[in-house]
Amino acid sequence: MEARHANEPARLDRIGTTTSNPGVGERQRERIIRAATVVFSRKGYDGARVEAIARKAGMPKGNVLYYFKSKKALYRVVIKQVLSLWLEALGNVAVDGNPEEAIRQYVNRKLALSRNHPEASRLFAMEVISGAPIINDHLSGELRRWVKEKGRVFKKWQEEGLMAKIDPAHAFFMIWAVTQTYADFEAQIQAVTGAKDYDQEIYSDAAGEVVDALVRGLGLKRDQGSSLQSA
Amino acid sequence: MEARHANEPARLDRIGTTTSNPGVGERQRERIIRAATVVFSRKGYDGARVEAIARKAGMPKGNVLYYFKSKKALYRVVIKQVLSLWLEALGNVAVDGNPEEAIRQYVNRKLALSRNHPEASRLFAMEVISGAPIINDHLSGELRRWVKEKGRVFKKWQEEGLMAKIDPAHAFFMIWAVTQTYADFEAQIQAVTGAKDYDQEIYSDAAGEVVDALVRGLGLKRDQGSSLQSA
DNA sequence: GGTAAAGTTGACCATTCGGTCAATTCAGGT
DNA sequence: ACCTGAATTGACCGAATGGTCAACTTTACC
Repeated sequence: MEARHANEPARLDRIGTTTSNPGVGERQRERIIRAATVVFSRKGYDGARVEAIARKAGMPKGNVLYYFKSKKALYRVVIKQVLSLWLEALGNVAVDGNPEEAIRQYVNRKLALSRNHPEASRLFAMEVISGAPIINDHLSGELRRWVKEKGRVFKKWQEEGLMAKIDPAHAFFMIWAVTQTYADFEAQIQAVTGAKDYDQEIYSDAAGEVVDALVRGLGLKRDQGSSLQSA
Repeated sequence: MEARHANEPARLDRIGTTTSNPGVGERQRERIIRAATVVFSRKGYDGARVEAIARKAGMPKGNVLYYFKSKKALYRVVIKQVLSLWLEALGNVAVDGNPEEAIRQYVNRKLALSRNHPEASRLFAMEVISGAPIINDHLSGELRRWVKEKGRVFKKWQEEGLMAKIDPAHAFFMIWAVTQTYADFEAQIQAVTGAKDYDQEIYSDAAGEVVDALVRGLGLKRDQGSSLQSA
């Protein structure tokens, strides 16, 4: 009855005890995190109830508090995971190669993220709308640096006439806004379109016309000059 | 001590008693609504505390419950007001005249709304992210009809080659996403840009470059044909 | 200035919440 | 079979929450 409440995800000690054991409580931990992501994303931090999370995870409340020493600690773990997902998919906006294809890929990746992890997107949105009390440091640190760096690429493209002259930061805001809207405002889009199968209908439309519109809006053109070496 | 808890805003009985009295408790009502909008927009319905609303409105909790019979009733009034603001500014996308100017105006109006009522925008976003439990009917009723109607205008423009072939509904989703992002994700944009004066710096950039990018993205062109009569 | 309704206030109540805990069960190692 | 620590569970606690209420003050009208 010790060594609990590590607050950090993986506990990779005791890797292979007898069988190919994925970690007894590790699975529980992940179930809790998954359930918590959903509940937090719908209710926000204050509105979420520990018992609601426990119920969704299929265990009594006490068990949740056994794996995470407090609601706040659980929230931090959950949101940190969501944030890393965000920054991960943010990943690489290919510096070389043609701008249009680079952005097209990036937008599609962001769109896929909204499609595959809508709760994560909504949780992130909730945090930011609430004033980003937890992740503010990440935003004004890591994310800000990332935008500055990738912004330089945009600037270069703009000087070469391959992209419309738009503040790079705002270009990202546009891309993020449009791609995330399909997760965050799902309820609205569902209501307005009356789509029977949201995932199918909506995202295929978005991946087609909307990506085109974004690319067009950012004035991206194929780099017809130095695109000689390809795979 | 009667006739209270009407739950509906204006009480225009007793119009002019002695002086040009704007209604004794009417002002209190509005102060509460204003305070509630802020608190709800940051915390969501479940996360908001009646006492927090009362404090922000500068009165004891009991007084808030005197004007609104319950937290839920207050929430309904607040969100109904926000919704009417939304639909109002949605107003008119001018059918005739040139498409570019029409959309440019609409986008600017939406942008101004985000600028002047960021809390309202955030509250709306919170509701939708939470699954729109209260306003779902409005979305799939009034709003859906509005989109359908205005969508026909887009279709016409598209047939005349004045607008890119994009599902009209998605065109609106794009516009809404981009314009509202400046209110909803203020914390993120503030953190990333490090703007000293958010209102000044950010919105003037948005009103310039971003509106252009949207118009470009939607492939809007001036109606050079039938633009003969102007003011 | 008297009065009756409107408005204000803090004390109070029942419920719910986050968190603790002791008791119990489960799993692996010997 | 036995032991030890991990995991599970429901009962429980203090604090906070939405809501009520009775007492009090203010306002408008005669």
